[in-house]
Amino acid sequence: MSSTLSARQKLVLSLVIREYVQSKMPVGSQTLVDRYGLNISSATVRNEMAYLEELGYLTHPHTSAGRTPTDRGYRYFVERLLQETELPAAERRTIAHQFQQVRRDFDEWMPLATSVLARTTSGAALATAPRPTRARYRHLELISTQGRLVLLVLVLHGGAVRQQLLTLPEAVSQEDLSTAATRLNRLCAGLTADEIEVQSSSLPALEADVALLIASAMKRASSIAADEVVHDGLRELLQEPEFSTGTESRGVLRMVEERSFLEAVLSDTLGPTVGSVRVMIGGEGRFDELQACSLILSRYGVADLSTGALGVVGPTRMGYGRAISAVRFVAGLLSDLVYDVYVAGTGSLPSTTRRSL
Amino acid sequence: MSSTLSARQKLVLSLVIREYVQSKMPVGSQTLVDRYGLNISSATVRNEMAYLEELGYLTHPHTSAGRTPTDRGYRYFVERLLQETELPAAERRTIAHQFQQVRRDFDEWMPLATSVLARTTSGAALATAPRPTRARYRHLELISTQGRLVLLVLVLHGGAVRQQLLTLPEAVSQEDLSTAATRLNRLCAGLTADEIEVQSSSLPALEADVALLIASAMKRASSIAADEVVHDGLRELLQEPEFSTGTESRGVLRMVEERSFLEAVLSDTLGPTVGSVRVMIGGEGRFDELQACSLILSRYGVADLSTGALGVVGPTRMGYGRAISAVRFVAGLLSDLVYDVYVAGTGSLPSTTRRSL
DNA sequence: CCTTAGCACTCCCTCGGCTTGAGTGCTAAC
DNA sequence: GTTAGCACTCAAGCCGAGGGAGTGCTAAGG
Repeated sequence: MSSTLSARQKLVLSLVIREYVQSKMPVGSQTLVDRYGLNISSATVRNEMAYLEELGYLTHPHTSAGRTPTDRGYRYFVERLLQETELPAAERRTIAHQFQQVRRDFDEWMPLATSVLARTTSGAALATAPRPTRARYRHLELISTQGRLVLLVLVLHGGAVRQQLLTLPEAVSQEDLSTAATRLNRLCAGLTADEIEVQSSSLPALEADVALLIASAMKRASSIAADEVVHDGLRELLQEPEFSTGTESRGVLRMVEERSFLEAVLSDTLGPTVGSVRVMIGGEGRFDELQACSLILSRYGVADLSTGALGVVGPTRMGYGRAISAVRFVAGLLSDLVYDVYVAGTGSLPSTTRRSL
Repeated sequence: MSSTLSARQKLVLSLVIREYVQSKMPVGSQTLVDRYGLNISSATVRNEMAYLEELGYLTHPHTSAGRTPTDRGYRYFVERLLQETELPAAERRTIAHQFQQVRRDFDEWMPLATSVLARTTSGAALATAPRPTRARYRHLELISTQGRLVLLVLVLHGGAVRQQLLTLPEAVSQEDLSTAATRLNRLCAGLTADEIEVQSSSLPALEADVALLIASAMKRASSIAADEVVHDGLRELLQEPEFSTGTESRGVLRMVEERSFLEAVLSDTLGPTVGSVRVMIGGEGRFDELQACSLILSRYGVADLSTGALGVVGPTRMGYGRAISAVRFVAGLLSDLVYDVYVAGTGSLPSTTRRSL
């Protein structure tokens, strides 16, 4: 079967999707003609629909019902029929402004990103904090808490912070701790976990112990499991009729609550590349629990240095154009923020390398 | 009306609740007699039920249906009929052991707590990270990122860390930054936000700026809004039939996603006291969106130093006894952990002040 | 006075049958 | 290739009857 569609077939597919997305109901041939003022008869539309159904782009729940798009239909639509758009300029400005406001507050980046995505797409949004591809040591602080208990605060390149407790075999004064920290800071600056492990063998007892602890903390820092996952807009998403039964909501909730599952989904659809937006429709056969929903995902950050992922979760029946634009735009803004922290001082950057606006 | 119930009335109320909790269906007089081998006739039970209904402890959906407890009935049950229990010893041991395992990893405390609560109660669990009642300065680190951009890492008493970016009017070397940090560390150790603000006026430009920034960051640190909220078990909870319609799930999701709402709920039911478990049933008339669910909440931590909140969310028809025990036990374990970090060195503590096991 | 057997009554739930109407697929004419 | 016309299909909504769980009441018995 030649899978190239005529212009009219493409039009019909597009319109079915558009209509279905906003009406949530199977769309019939007559409604399509009426609602969009087509110059062809409903019978013709029916013929085209039948053909599209043969190709697997449409289906209908029962004989006397209208058509609904299949996952395959959505995929065709997203890949070939969707003209790339951007969010309206006014909206972009507002959003960019909001990001500008929280530029200095790490803690606000993720909540803002998810909140913006949830609001502009009326779906759920989730984001993982940026994490270093290969964590590099920046700074260590050892703080005596009391007795033999020491608080270890480790700062990585890019601003990630890890804290851990450490019980020493015997009490050590804050002074000695500071000295040890200073020495490690000099020695380990810029190193990776593996390199620090190597170094550790040539260090005195206390420092060696700390170094090993640091190395293991750094290894964990590069795994998503250690990272916060932020989400917003679940309320709205789970209100949608397709998630009413509970079974359908399981997949979404699992992504939000079970980090390993989210990690699996992300690594499945999203390479390490920053910038391109990926679309997963109806679980793509690989994730049964996500059958009812589509994901619009993107990596953000600075490649090879620090990246995170973010995206929108909606019902398969969702406004793909807008969602894709929104995800791309927000990912760009976040990338700029990460870039600022990682690479450049403010203002000293040639504007071409920046993505936003 | 004398609201003191006879022993038999109390028994009937208890049994209705017990039966309803596990069958999810209105319970009739006959079933009650059969299932629990009562030595009285169903007619007598009916009379008692009618009386309990008059007092507002029971209701029935329609004339020919069995009885269901009202919120008021649950409240009476929880306050007067529920004999205080503990989780089985074996279970307590397992849980305590798990907490022992993650003692040193701050990042694991909350996920473990919510996961344990969700699993032992088959409801949803949520927890807020411990935050200082009145944040006290512990340590500051200023790290030059590049150009005029500086990463500020602030460690508070109890191990909380705040990070922030800072754009200086002009570039400053790492050395000068370190000197400034050292000076501030000496000057501000143990101070509160307000005290630091006072100090700042007598400092040179750079340090004064940083001090003010620190003070504002510390103020934010004491508000829940800045803190992470962890949850687990939403999957299971939203599977329950009473949350199928979507409207009922809104309240729960709002608590999870909207910090201000959670804060409102917590401050409504939970004083600053650590240790006592509070129960909110069906929103208690103050939170319409929580009508379908009950919360078992507790503060944990060390009073006046650092506390957080945690709890279980279930349908009003939930196993209160077990949930209350679980929340109390987990709160105790978390309190111990916080106590370790805040107050005591490991092992140096008289065992009577410890709560766990 | 409390308890209980007996009984009429209520009302939800389920099921089959009926109707309605949206929408299809096919055919034949343009 | 397009379209009008038409028979056909099938979910959804609307009855009405039957079943059954469970109640409230009454009157008898301790």
